[in-house]
Amino acid sequence: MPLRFYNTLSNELETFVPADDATVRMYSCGPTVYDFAHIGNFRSFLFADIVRRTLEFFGHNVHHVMNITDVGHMTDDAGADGAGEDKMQAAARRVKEDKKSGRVPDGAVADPDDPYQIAQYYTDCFLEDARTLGVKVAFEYPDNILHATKNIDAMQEMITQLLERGHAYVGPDGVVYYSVESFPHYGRLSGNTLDRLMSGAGGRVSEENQASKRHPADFMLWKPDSTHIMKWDSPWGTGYPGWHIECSCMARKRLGTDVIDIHTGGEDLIFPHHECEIAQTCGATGEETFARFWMHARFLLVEGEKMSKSKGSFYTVRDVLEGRIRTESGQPAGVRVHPAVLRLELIKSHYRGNMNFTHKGLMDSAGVVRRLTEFRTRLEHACGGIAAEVDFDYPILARFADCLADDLNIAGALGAILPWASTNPEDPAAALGALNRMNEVLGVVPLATAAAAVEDAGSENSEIETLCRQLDEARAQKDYATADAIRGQIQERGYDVKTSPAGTVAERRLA
RNA sequence: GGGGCGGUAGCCAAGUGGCUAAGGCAACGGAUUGCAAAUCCGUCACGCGCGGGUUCGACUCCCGCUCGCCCCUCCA
Repeated sequence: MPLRFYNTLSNELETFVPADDATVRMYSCGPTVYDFAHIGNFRSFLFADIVRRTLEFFGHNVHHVMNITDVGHMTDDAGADGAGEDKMQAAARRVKEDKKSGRVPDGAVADPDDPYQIAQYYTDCFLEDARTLGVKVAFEYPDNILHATKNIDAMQEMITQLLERGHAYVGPDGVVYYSVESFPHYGRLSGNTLDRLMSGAGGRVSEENQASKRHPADFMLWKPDSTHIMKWDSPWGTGYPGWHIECSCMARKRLGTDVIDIHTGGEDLIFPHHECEIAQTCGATGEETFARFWMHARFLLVEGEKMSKSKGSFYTVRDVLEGRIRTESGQPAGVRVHPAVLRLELIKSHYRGNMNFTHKGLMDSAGVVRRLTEFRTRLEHACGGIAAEVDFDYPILARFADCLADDLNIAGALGAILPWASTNPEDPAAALGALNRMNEVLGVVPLATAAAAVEDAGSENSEIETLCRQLDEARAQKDYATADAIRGQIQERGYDVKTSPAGTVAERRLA
């Protein structure tokens, strides 16, 4: 079945065929580790995860690599030229504050003034969040998730190559710049070609910082700065690398080729980051192409608006999972959210459309996760838990595959699965096999046995269990006022109360 | 100003140049229930941002407009 993906490079849907049949080589821009990753970041990371899992679903072997940006870099807009405060210094301040408030546990970062400790702390948090949400590559750390600070040598090597090939120069300020005019394809990915950048009314280029550059769009490869908080020796002086160079280097180094198959990231990275990556890699390799397919996820809105710290809608993964979000009316939701629910919420709409993260949507996703989980439980009981092998002749699996192959149509795929999940398939073993295969992509039916995931509440929490028995007792006595009161108590603690033939069962709400 | 992406029912969200425009949630009616929940049955877009055009026929193709989002400065 041909796979079709939208390629930002051509602005068209294209049939995807890997350059090398044996392995798809894929690189995803990962997080900066100066702070907790937020759900918008994870929309992008989960999108990459879906690309990878889809490829695997169709039988490809995928080598997926992601970076961790732990080099400081600068915070303000002159930053392309390396001015402003270092992000690690800003992070150090924040960590000190967060330690006071308890957001960062005491002892988690022994010395906040050590940028490596800050970076490692946030890296660990990122990995934990990513694993919780089922981002596969996170389980391949450190093999396939690379730290920029551990690859400075490779960056210097590439900068040397660029200098030798005439794509870079050392400016009068000692900074090594990439010469965009030396690369004729600059602008191909984003449409921001040099003439357009110049003529754009909003394309203001500040005067002074540009003085050392040959062209205003030239960007920094190495900045000598012995005062920088993170610095390394180099032929161009002690300093630090530019932002874009790490991805060019690490993709090439770890994936082992000059031309990779797929490169993913958030839409904001199209320009300048990915444009510059292309210029660097192609400049160094002499190839016309860096990544054959560029795929980008659109931004995430929260309750219809841009995420904003002042509006309190700047949610981290842990904020959502631990119930620290607000409902549409601004009330604290207060209910813990199952990771599968957040995962589904962040993957369920098409990656090329804006996604609106809402509390209502989260509740909706919780219902879907619960239904799919219960469906699997039913199938397991019906077939003794032994799934049968099924192929694309299985109708639902065929529809699911068609949707995925059509530029990752997850919503369409769910549209096929959900009505099916209300049925009682004639061959439960085959159905279970199909569901398991689909879940290899979706990853939203909790991995623990379905029964445990849904019913853990009643068995694990003895207090809740006691209340359930009291409720049964009250009902047996026909003391309905008491029964209703007890039910209210259980519900208030975040459980759904159900009446079953075996008595009252409480299930923890998934969101 | 330039480069892109998107606008389908109360909400989320598929889809097609021509049968009755998927699916989910919510809502409503019914079964069930002490009442609920869960479950089951049923109802729920004569219309797909607006205006033109192409066509025998467009929500689907083209043009204009409008709204939203991203980028042109660090940003998933």
